[in-house]
Amino acid sequence: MARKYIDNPNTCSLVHTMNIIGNKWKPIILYLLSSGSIRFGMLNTLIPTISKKVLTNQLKELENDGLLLRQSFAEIPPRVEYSLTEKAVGLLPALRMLSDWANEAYPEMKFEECRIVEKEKSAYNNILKK
Amino acid sequence: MARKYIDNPNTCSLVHTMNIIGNKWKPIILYLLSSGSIRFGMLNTLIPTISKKVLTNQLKELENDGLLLRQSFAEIPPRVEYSLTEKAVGLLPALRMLSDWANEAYPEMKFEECRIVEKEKSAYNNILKK
DNA sequence: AATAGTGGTAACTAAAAAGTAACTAATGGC
DNA sequence: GCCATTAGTTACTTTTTAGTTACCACTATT
Repeated sequence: MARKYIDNPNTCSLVHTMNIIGNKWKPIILYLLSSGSIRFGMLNTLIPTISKKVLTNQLKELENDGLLLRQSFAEIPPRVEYSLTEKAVGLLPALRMLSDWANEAYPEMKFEECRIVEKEKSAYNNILKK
Repeated sequence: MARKYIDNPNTCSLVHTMNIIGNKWKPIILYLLSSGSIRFGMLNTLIPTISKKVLTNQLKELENDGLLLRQSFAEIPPRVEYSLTEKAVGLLPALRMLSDWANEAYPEMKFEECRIVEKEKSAYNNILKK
């Protein structure tokens, strides 16, 4: 007999959600994509501390879980754009609540270490303008 | 200069939230405790697949992050009860949204594998009755 | 005198995740 | 002919996380 988690009616689906997005990078990726599609290389620039290998991996997993759409253009050099699916868009309000919670619960942090260098900043602004 | 994450105003606090609760066990622990305080051994029974060491560890981290209150009673055999802090209670609505999202986004799953053996079930019911 | 019950800890091993550096294919431009 | 560009992949190492087993302290019960 399968012994998994207690069947508190919501625990199990919560576990599932955490399996899908509960790690270091995925919420960031989803949040960045919430303002439109972004290319692979640009994601790599926007998240300067992630390695290509891990980024590739996270994107693949998100795609497999139905949260990302991967569009590959037959160009040289190659172009691949990632965007959110409807499923992922439905997740954004919950992610927003989680970040609001952190702001409220840890006001002393102010998350001031989250500055970025100008290179990434202007790259990101270009994304938004597009 | 610190290179961290893009300063999309919410990305950073979201990262912080995920650092605190974004793993396999913590959301389960928080959800179980949402109906009242529970003893260490009972948590271990309610989450049959966690090891004592990992449970201890998760509880400590949650306590350090201000989400759990640990009450140790001077009895023999020892009794230690864990309960949610206000901070943690403020997180519950967001967790609820995450689990609702999974139910909607993956209706085909129905999370039917989440049955538990009778032993844990009755233990959990006793908790709820208390 | 031995055992059960509770909430752990310590030492060790195994597995998973992440990081690093070099490499690739195809084409356009110099 | 050579370099740059993009979106990866491969092989390898390091770090992090999780799991296992044995053990402890203290008392009541058998």
